[in-house]
Amino acid sequence: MAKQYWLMKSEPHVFSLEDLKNAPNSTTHWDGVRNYQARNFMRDQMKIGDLVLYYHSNCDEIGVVGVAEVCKESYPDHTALDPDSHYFDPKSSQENQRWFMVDIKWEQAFKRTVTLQEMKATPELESMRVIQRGMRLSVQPVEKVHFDKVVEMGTA
DNA sequence: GCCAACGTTGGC
DNA sequence: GCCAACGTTGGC
Repeated sequence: MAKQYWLMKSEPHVFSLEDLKNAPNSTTHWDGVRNYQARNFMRDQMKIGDLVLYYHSNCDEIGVVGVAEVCKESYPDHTALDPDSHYFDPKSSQENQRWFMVDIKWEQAFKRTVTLQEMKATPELESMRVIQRGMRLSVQPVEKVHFDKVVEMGTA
């Protein structure tokens, strides 16, 4: 299958791109997703080698800050089974796993943040999901042309 | 901190 | 299966 492109949101005060870079092997498991659409993308479609726009939300400088790569395909999100976890879901169980995650690896940090504002103002990105009003999905597919454009803006 | 938009839950 | 109530997301 051809390489696919994604956008994943993270609150930088929880886990920033910098945190990803500094993690062991610059890799982390993307736990805590509790939305079915986002889960389905991770569980059913994400493949090793797919590239991810890393997006910072809920912060001073909102936007895409760099790129990560999918390095492990989906497997159960263990935090759903941990009663002490913020992400615990009593309806998930060992036998009937409800939530899944992938691993991603740091790939590059942009020279500068490609802000949401800027993306909204870029005609080529007009149909990008992330800039649509009320778009809350934290894992979403991105078209290659949009991916390339955002990378170009961030690295120019 | 506010609040609009959205997703989920649960009573009926 | 509808829909009101509630909780969450996330830009501002």
